[in-house]
This record gives sequence, structure tokens and C-alpha cells, in this order.
Amino acid sequence: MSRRITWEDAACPIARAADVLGEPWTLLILRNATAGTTRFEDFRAQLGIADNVLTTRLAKLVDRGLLTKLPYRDGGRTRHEYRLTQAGSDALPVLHALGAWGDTHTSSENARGPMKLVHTRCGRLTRPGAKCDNCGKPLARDDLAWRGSWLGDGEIPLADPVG
Amino acid sequence: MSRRITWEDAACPIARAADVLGEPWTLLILRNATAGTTRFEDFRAQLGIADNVLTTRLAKLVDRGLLTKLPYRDGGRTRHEYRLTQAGSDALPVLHALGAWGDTHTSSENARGPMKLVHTRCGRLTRPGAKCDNCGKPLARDDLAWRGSWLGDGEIPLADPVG
DNA sequence: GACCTGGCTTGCTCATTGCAAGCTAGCTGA
DNA sequence: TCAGCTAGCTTGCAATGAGCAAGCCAGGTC
Repeated sequence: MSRRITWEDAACPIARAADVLGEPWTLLILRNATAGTTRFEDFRAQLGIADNVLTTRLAKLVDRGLLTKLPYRDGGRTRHEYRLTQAGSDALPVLHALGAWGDTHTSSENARGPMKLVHTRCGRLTRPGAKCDNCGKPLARDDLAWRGSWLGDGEIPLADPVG
Repeated sequence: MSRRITWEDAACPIARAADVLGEPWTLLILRNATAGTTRFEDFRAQLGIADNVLTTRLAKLVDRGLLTKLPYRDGGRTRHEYRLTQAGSDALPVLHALGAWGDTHTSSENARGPMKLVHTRCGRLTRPGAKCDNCGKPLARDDLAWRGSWLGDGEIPLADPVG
């Protein structure tokens, strides 16, 4: 027997979080969802993930409540998109903590400087946290954007959760 | 071919971090190392991880600089222990972010309340951050302890990095 | 000398991954 | 009308990875 262990019912919240977020691909799917990706095909193309793995990962994220599957109109037909829920958008501090660690303790030839967080209300860079480093106002998710690194040179607003 | 993808050289720091931290078991090994576990046998017993998987995970963590392998005296003989490096201890915000998410968005019959962070200098609970919520002093790693959840009722000081 | 203990390694089996191909509903184009 | 396309899956196959059990080895103790 060799079924992979689950920590879904662990006493430790870190273990329960790692049960979803600690699988290969999941953190990157969440990263891209936070940057606004919603569609199967776009996740596939952006990540280079295999279709069947993407299918199972998206299903698990929906099952655990981080994403929700919503119908949308594409021309005259109905398709589905995966949108962040509140729980999914609440994983943002995890992504920022990972990004900070990665910036400090890893390097890559392909990296073009660290990933930056922009407070669009004042237009300046800030660290993640309760308030903007620059203007001191509370950092609402709607006023945040990512810049640099894998994103190219553009500024990417953080996706709103549904609901 | 089916070799698992590596994000070691990705442009994105989140991806580079996820390359190490996003593997099954790795976050839990780091959690236990932060709580003071240093020896192969203790990791094995505490986590219930298979020996060969533990071997490969520890090796990768050493290779990526999160742990270091140090000799120590056991009776008259030399053994080895795995100690957190600075890079390994800098992953603490990742663990706290995961814990916070897990506390908020997952539940378990086995959970006995959330995991808490104690500022041992003032003896009160605080949230992770730059300063203690209670006494306002800067939160040094040496003054922090975990309490509750998977740890039982005791208070566990956070392991010091070597170096 | 027999046994123990910590830290691996090896061998086996099943699960998961990567890849490629196929499938389906509903569109577009001719 | 009918081939072709597209998004989103599903299926099949080969290779890697996980879980388990057993074995190995050095340096102890009994």
C-alpha cells in the first residue's frame, strides 16, 4: 500500500494548510489566479502543467473552497471559469511570504529583480502588511498590484474574490 | 518521460520557493525543525514519514541551504543532526502565514483551538509581525514560542539557526 | 561475542506525474 | 451542410515518486 498521506484532519493548522497548498502546482495555480487567470486553457498555457494534473488540482481547490467554478458567456455559449473565493484570496500572505523568502534565499539567471507590490492608490511600492509603507493608508486588496519578475514589466492588479 | 518539473530556475521567486517548500512533507519537516527537532529518528517518529522519503527531503533541504548537517557526540560516538540555517529560519513567516490560513479556513475534529505565538519576554500572546501586540517591543526570534495545537499544552521555543 | 540503536539504502508495489491522443458541445466559415 | 476549431476534460501509457518492509553498518552496551 502506498496511498499518499492526507493532513486534512491534522491537529495542526500548518499541516491542514499544507495538505492543499503543499502539493506541486497548487501554489502556482493560486499565484496565477491571484494575478487574474480564470480559465483552464490559460492556466495550462501559462504554467505548462499537464491537463489531467490541472483538472485534479482545480477540482481539489474548488473542493477545499479556494476557488469556485462559475459559468460565463463566451460568444453565444456557456463556459466555466475558476474564480478566487475569500479563502483563496486569503492565501495572499502565504504567496507573499514565499515570494519574500524566494527573493532573499534563491536566485536564478532568469530572474529580473524581485517581485514588487504596488499600492495603486498612492502609486508607490510597499511591503505586504496592514498599511502602506509610503502613504500609511490601510492596504486594501483592491488597491494592490504586482509588478516585475515573472509578470514582465506590466503592473497586474490582484484579482477580486467573488461573493 | 515524466520527470517532475523543477522551478529552481524560474523567473518568479514564488515559484523558486515553491520548488523546495511546495513538496509534500517539506513544510512539516521545517515546522518540526523550527520546533526544535534535529535528528533523523525524531523526524521519522514525529511525522510518520517513510525513511527513504525523509532521506531525500533532508538532503534537498541541506542542498538548498535551509538545513545544515552537523556532527554531534552521542555517548562516545559521532552522529549527525540537522539544524536550521538562517535561510531555514527565515521560512518562519511562511509557516505562520500557512498557520493563519489553516486556522481560518480549515477545521478538524482533532484541532484543539488555533496555534498561538507567545512573546516569552512579556509572556503574552501576539500575532506574527515586527512588534509584540502586547508590549510593543520588537519580536526577536529568541523571544518567541509556539503554544497549543499539535504541540500539546506545552510551550515550545523556536529553534535558533546555526551560524 | 550477541545484541542494540541511529541513519541510511535497497527492493517491491502502488500512486501520481508528464505526455499524447481522443472526445464533446457548440460555435465559425464556406 | 458539413468540415474545422476551441475549451475543457478524459483516457492510456511510461517513468518517477511515495509507503512499507527488510537489510546494512558503525560504534556503542551487556
